[in-house]
Amino acid sequence: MTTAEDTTPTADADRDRPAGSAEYAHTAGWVASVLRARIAAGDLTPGTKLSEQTLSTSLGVSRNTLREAFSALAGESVITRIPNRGVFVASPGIEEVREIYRVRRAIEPAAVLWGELSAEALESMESIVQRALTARDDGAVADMADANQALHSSVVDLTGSSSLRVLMDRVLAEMRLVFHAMTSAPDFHAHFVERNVRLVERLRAGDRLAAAEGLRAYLDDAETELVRRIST
Amino acid sequence: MTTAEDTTPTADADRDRPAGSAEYAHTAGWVASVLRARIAAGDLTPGTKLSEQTLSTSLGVSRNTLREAFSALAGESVITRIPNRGVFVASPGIEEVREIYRVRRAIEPAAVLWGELSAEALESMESIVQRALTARDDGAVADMADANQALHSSVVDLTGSSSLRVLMDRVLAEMRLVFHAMTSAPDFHAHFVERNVRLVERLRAGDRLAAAEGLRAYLDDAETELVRRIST
DNA sequence: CTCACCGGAATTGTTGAACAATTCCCTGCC
DNA sequence: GGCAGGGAATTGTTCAACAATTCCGGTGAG
Repeated sequence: MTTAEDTTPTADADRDRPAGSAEYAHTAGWVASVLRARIAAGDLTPGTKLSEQTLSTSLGVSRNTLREAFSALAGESVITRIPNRGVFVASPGIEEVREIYRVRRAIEPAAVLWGELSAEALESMESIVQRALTARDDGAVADMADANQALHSSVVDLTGSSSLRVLMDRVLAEMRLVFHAMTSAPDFHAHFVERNVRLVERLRAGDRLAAAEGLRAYLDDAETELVRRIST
Repeated sequence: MTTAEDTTPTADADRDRPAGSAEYAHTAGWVASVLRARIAAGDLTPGTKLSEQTLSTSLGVSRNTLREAFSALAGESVITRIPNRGVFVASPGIEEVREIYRVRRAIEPAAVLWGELSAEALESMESIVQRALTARDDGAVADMADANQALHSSVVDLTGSSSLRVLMDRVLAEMRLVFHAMTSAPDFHAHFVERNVRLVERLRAGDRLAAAEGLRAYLDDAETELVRRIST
């Protein structure tokens, strides 16, 4: 089992804690954001154990404060808590992937079909698609993945709902965990850039029902593709 | 400002804490569930301050453990945390109500349109509608409200997604807070029982698009009605 | 050699006390 | 009545301790 201290053998205590003492409030929130970022960046890979002792000294906070941060992160299902065993970076399996796509197949087409489709939103989406296209042609895999996720985020934003945005962010974070858990996630997104283009085209044309149905088919295919890659 | 201790002047320490010492694990989780239940039951009304000192002694847990529970509840937006001021039972206003209906207008029609509509699910929904009807005729307002909420929960369940179920439960809990904040929530649900009947009828008939659109109109009306009641 | 068992060491779960920083609230002054 | 000042209460955070549990290495039996 991997442990967090493996990646940082030397303790980097107090790494840029918010200001000397003025930004006093909410250390726990700061800790949670740091851990969230490290996990999202792949610095902490799925399954890694987060030892209370090690992390608290490494971050320069007390064990109690760290536990408070853990409580918040557990609610976001970013980490998994096993009683008396400790907390681990969540490592999503096939069932989690299916759940991810259940959520996406519900809220993304709903946003496409019923969201408020302003001109700015449409232009923003078109520029994002363009970014994905150039990234693909340049072979910039990470940029392409980012652009793809950004597109689907802005799709959900069509609903205007912050809660759905939060849920989508959580889901995309979990997706990133899935990719981190795979030994290599090469060109998963490449197959889907074209379909994103078509999605935006249909939206531009005002054919929202076709856009929604196409998006559902897109998500179906992405799910089976991802499940296939995990299973093998 | 109301405070929690007003409702329980005499400290009821250790009120049915899970077993003598065997169910040791997860005191914080237990505390969170207790608070969640008390808030949902209207025992703790919106705006009530939750004092750390009072609550920790009243529940027989340490202040640190209580804070851990607070972290979890804040993530569910059941409580509001104001730095250096304390935590309060969330008191949703108009903007929160609008957000609630943004979420519902997205995920409920999506479930109706694209969810897996099994025979059992349909029968369950029909029995729930029946329950709401008899409750309305008996003047059992609380039962009717419960049945209505149960119906919409089972609508979301058509997606098969636990995350969406959790989100819906959170939203309905917030709705209950809205009602608790109103001096009296008399027959808000009565207007909508008929429309629930029609919703299920359309589902039974297999006309999912009409069901989805009807549900969206339903939610629009419910939102404006609720906003109107709050504003006055 | 494998495996079950056992005891110490490490880790988690939880508590209580302490202290700085902030906010609350009451009092006295104009 | 309004306003400044100054304890008192409350929050934010840390530290040290302890029970309960799990982990880990060795030991002995088969």
